[in-house]
Amino acid sequence: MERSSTSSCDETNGLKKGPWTPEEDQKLLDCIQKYGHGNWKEVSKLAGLNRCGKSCRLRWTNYLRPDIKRGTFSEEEEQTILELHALLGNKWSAIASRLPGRTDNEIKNFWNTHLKKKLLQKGIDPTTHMPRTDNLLINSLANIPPDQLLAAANNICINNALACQYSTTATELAKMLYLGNILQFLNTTSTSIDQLHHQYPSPLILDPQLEALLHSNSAGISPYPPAQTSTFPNLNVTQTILCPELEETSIKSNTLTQNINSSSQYGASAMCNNYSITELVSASSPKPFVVNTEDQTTKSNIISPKDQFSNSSTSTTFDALGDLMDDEASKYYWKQIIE
DNA sequence: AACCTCGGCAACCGCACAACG
DNA sequence: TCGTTGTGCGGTTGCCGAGGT
Repeated sequence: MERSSTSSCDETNGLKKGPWTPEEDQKLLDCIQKYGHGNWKEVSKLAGLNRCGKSCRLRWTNYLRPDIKRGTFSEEEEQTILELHALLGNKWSAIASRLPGRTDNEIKNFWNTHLKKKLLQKGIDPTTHMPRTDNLLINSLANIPPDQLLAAANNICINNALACQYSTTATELAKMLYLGNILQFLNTTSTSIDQLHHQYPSPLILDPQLEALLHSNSAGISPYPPAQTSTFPNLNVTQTILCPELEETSIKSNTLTQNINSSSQYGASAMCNNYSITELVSASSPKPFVVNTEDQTTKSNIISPKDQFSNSSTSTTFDALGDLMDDEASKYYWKQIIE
């Protein structure tokens, strides 16, 4: 391990660096058992080790300490790390203090080699613990055929937005933000719903909530015209997108809103205030969605997204998308903020 | 068998801060 | 008050083994 160093702990002082041998470990252990470890420079001297005190301290705290728990991290530990990281960030020592037997170095390594990747794979930003809205994510959406993307949005809408009316959780909000990503992307593609209906033999039946979402921009800001014919005349578009509890949540916690706003290109506060997603759709996007409402007479007509996906050659894409919606870290992050 | 690539992890680096003379 | 020393901490490096070619 060749490194230029200006610290007092280097080979120019004739001190050894690099991996520790079992003999050195034993010397250090014996010395600490005999004298304790108040002064590491002294420990190194007393142990007869040609190492700097700092090196001895690191070896002890990261490896030789008797209470160190080695081996793979349990599910509980992993969850704890995720939770604490969402709250504390890269405060490894603070996180380690909550995990008996684990060192900050070990946790840091585990984070960098496993958890970080895991979050990224699930579309979660490991820094913010928020659903990602970066280019990579948008690019990944670009690989999904528009009709299936719409079906995915439909899926989220059916499973979450409706439930959201009765019981709002932060996870659902996160999902809605992701739905926003999908809708944003759909809106920026050149394919209209009508075109999709012609292009694909199996008609895509939209959840009324999603339909409302797609037309919610008629409220003012958006250039999109209102739906020509609505099967749900009593559906007040601006009141059905997100639930009142969501607004209440945002009022209760400024932090929540701030976090959302700071980490997402879509203003969640706007969503909460108006129960609409006007900010989700690019104002420069000229292509309106035209929804075929003929088959939407009853809720029972809605094709289960899973059924839709099961006929798809790219169903795994949507399996992954579904997984993405269920990220535990994301759940916890929001839960923590709200609490 | 030899070589290459990659991921995991131990150890080091460098900065910040506190204690002390 | 200032300089020195020790310690804590987060970031980074590079060794090493496993797996692939």
